[in-house]
Amino acid sequence: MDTVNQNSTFEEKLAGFEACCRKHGLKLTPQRIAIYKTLISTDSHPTADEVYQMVRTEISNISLDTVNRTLLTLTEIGAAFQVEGTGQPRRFDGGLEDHQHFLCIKCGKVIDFQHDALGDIHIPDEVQGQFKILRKTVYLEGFCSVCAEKEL
Amino acid sequence: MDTVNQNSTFEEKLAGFEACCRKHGLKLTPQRIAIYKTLISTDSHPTADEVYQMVRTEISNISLDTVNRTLLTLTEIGAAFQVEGTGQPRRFDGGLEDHQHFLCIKCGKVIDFQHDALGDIHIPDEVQGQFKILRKTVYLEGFCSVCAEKEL
DNA sequence: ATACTAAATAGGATTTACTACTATTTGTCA
DNA sequence: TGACAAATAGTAGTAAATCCTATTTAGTAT
Repeated sequence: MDTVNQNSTFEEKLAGFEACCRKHGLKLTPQRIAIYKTLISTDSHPTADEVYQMVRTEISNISLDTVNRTLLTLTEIGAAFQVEGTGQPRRFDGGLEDHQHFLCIKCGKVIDFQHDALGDIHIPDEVQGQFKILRKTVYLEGFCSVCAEKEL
Repeated sequence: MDTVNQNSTFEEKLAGFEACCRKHGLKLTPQRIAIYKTLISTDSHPTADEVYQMVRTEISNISLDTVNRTLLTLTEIGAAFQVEGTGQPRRFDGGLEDHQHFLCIKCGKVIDFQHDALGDIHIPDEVQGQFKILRKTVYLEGFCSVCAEKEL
């Protein structure tokens, strides 16, 4: 996993983010920085619109499209990620044989894979007690073989 | 895990589905059955619109809204589920400390939880080779404490 | 069989999330 | 400091999901 930085202060994160942008040849615009700051300042899981509302207090005329675009860029460079279970048209599954899902973040394709060992994951008691769990799975995200080639 | 039925024939699944509907006091409408049949007849992960197109060959004047509604009812009774990584507005996460997500399928709230043991999940080589994995996590779905009470 | 009632549906309108487009602005680097 | 590619604002457009209402229908009682 290659998230920008964990267990670091706000300033360290910011510095890490700026380095990450430069590494990917991305410009350090005030909008980009404001959006990143907003995102790491909350422990909720905001939608693009929610981020938009928050950032507007700082940059009043920022556009929603910029927020959307920027959030996607952040996920692409690993400075943020999308919460699984959200995004794009809903896809359904007949829930047949036990399997896990891999989502290609480029083309959106969902690929099943199966591995018995993943089937029985132990969920800690404090979590068990807190929620009524209907489904547990291991979930992978990345590039499928087709999209991985295009990335090079 | 309480999916309707795994490792069973088409007819068994259908019978199980009908029983499941009755159990939940749901009527067995032709639309509902057709949608369920369609869903378990494919190993892709269709969107509501894709299911709609397929079911239309059987019930030509079915409405998209019905398909949507029905697919959601199916997930509520455990006869199907939504593929994680899809659905509703995208939510973002600053990706700070390592954590897992629990999604309440009722209110849509995403709750973080943390358990070290879940951190390092072994992904089999045949999967590793097939994709470029950027993120792996254990993902839970169900009812949060608030919604679980309302369900009773 | 027949009639009744709550549940479900069709069809269309509306809302919401996201993306596309274009003119303008702004970081970055020579 | 000037040039240029990248990024942005603003707005228009598209796609997905939901809402609304009149009508139909499955399940049950008679």
